[in-house]
Amino acid sequence: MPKDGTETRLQILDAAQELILARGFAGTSVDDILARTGLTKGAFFHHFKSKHELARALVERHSARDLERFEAILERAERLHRDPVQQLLIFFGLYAEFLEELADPTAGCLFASYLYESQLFDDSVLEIIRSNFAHWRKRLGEKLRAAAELHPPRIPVDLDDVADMFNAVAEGAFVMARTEQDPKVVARQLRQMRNYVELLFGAA
Amino acid sequence: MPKDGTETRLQILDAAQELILARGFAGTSVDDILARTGLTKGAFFHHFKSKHELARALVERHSARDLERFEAILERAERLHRDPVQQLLIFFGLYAEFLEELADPTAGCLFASYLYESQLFDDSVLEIIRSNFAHWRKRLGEKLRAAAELHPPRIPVDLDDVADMFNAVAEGAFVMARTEQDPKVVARQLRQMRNYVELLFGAA
DNA sequence: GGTTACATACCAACCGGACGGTATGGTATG
DNA sequence: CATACCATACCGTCCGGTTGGTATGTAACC
Repeated sequence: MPKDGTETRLQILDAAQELILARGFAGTSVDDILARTGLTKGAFFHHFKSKHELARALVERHSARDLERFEAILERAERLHRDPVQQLLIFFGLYAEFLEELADPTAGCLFASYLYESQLFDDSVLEIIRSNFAHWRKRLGEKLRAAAELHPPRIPVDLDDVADMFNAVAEGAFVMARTEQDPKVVARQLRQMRNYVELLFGAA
Repeated sequence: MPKDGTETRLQILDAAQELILARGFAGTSVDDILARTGLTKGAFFHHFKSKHELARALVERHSARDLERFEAILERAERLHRDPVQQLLIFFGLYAEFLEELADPTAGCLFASYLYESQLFDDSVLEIIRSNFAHWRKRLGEKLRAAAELHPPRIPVDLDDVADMFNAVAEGAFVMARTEQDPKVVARQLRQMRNYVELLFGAA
């Protein structure tokens, strides 16, 4: 039993995230997290100097993972086809696959959870979420503009809005998935998003 | 000055909804609501026998209003055109208009707020939300099937999923609108949804 | 031996809720 | 039409439990 605390810290983060996605941040007490991990107050406040610092650590981790996954999947899609439209369609498909595998009944986005309690968090936390959405908008926007040059859209659209729509659909699908037990709702909705882009650039 | 309590009850409901949309249900204390209304504990627990009964009253009101608005807008769209596809497009447009006028910076959906704290509520509350989504799916699904008969979709799709997509986009757009101050994000995203249906049935 | 990683014990503030009290207006009875 | 009675609307205080957070102790590793 080495005195490496990283494992304990990870336990706290994982338990906290699961609980927060089910009850919200304010609805999750430090004691709740401790009860689930079997740890004590001392352990918690050793790793996080306050409950709000835990919140920041969680959203930072979530954002880092999300951006890493985004880039990985987008690069994979870029390797699989040369045409930017096809790259987008493949990207949506791969992302839907990922979310389908996940299949977590408590699935949900930590960002959305925070945003519906946004008044509880300071701006630095919300800024992380903001820049995450901005990253998606920027990268997908670039790809959409490349697509539009080769295949003019059948309808005049704001491509940044189309880029934003991916996250909008995903976030909304997460919300709806919570009413049923079925987490596949998310993948099905992303497939609709795929259809939209396919129709928009007239690939069909 | 009659001793009619309905006004007080309304004050509590309005203040509670506003606070809950900003801080979540668990993050909003009864005292918070009271401070905003200038009322006292006695008044609150006279009108609601518990904090959870307030939650139920709020979601019931929200659902009733939503369904009423849905039917009103859909009927208006049906009167404005004979073709079911055009009716859908007009419906989306009218709904986007409504949300644009609203333009509330604290805008958000109470359903989503609850669903991200779903473990705090009993099933009867969640059932209200579930049946609300089901209503949309059913009514828009009917309309989409009528549209598909006259104008076969360019791509094979599950029309119930397309119906669900409206709420998914709206819910997701609400989430994203919270990161910026701009509440027009919702209307812009609904316009994308409109485009999808337009392209799907090949009206363009 | 000093730093790291926790456990234990404890606290002040806040939480939802209970409860007794009061003011007001409608109603039934004479 | 005056009085007695009661239900409704609301006030303000109190309570037990829970909250996030702290102070202190201790055992293990470097």
